Parts: sequence; C-alpha cells; structure tokens
Amino acid sequence: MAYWLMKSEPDVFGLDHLEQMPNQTEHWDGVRNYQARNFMRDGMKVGDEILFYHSNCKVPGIVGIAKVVREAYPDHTAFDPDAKYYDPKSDPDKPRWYMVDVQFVRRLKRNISLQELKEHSEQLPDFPLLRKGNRLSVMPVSEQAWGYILDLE
DNA sequence: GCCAACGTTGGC
DNA sequence: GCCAACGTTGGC
Repeated sequence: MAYWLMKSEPDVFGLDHLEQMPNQTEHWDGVRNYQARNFMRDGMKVGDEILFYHSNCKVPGIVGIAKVVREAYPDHTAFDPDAKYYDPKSDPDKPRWYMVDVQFVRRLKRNISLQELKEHSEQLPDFPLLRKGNRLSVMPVSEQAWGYILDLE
C-alpha cells in the first residue's frame, strides 16, 4: 500500500465537503498538472491512504485522512466547455487528464499545520510538501513520513 | 493583496 | 531547442 498527500482549498472543496458527499466519496477532478496526474494515474491503487491537506486558507495544514476507492479514469470535466478546468486539448478518445475517487476516512484529532510540519523538516527529509516552491497538488508520502506525521497527531 | 516560484506557451 | 512572456499556485 502507498501513501499520498492531496491538496484542496477548503473554500472550494474541503474535508467537510468530502464527509458530506454521498458515500462520503467524490471524484478528484481538476488536476491539470502532469506530474500530479502521473501520480494519480500510475501510482494510486485502491486502498492507498491520503493525507488531506487544506491549502490557500488561514491555517494551511493536514486536517484528515481519505483513501482511494477507484483507480484512475478519464477526467470528463476536461471535455466540458462550461467546466472550470475545461481543456480543449483533451478529447475522449485520447484523454489527457485523469481522476480518482477518494473516500473520507477520518478527521485528525487535531490539525497539523504547515508551520508545525516545517518545525519537523529534519525528520521529514523526503516530504515534498516542505520543499521550497513546491506546487504539486498530489504527491507521494513515504511510509516513514506517514508514520512520523501521524505520530504528531 | 503581494509576490516568489514554478509550469506552460509560443515565437524564433 | 531556447527563452521571454505569461498564468497559476499558495504562503504570508
């Protein structure tokens, strides 16, 4: 089993939204970055666990855990001219973008802020979130980092 | 709202 | 293939 981190803006779609979806499940559409797509399409398997990260908000940080319940399939919102992340270069015969389905698992007992994570950067040498200028919205989390972070909880 | 960092685009 | 211009991300 592998571990991941996914970023989301709580004002747009946060952990609360995921928890309130039918089956507490939603498709993770809108990823329009090749590296992030490759992680989703080539890496994510059913059962993989995800750190749910809130970005672009007052206190950015990890707030909960989700899991992969459906492996990558074409992101149909890319075909829809009215969709926010419409991409005319993606066509149904040769989709450029993919999404997975994720399901709410649990909220953390307390949020672990980006600031706090930075204080542990020496113990998280391979954690991409802490790398300068990182903008990936989907990234792998090592088993070591996963364990270390959840021990902070 | 600012701006650094980064990815993408497109002219050449 | 280079690189300047531009758009986006996301912390602050």
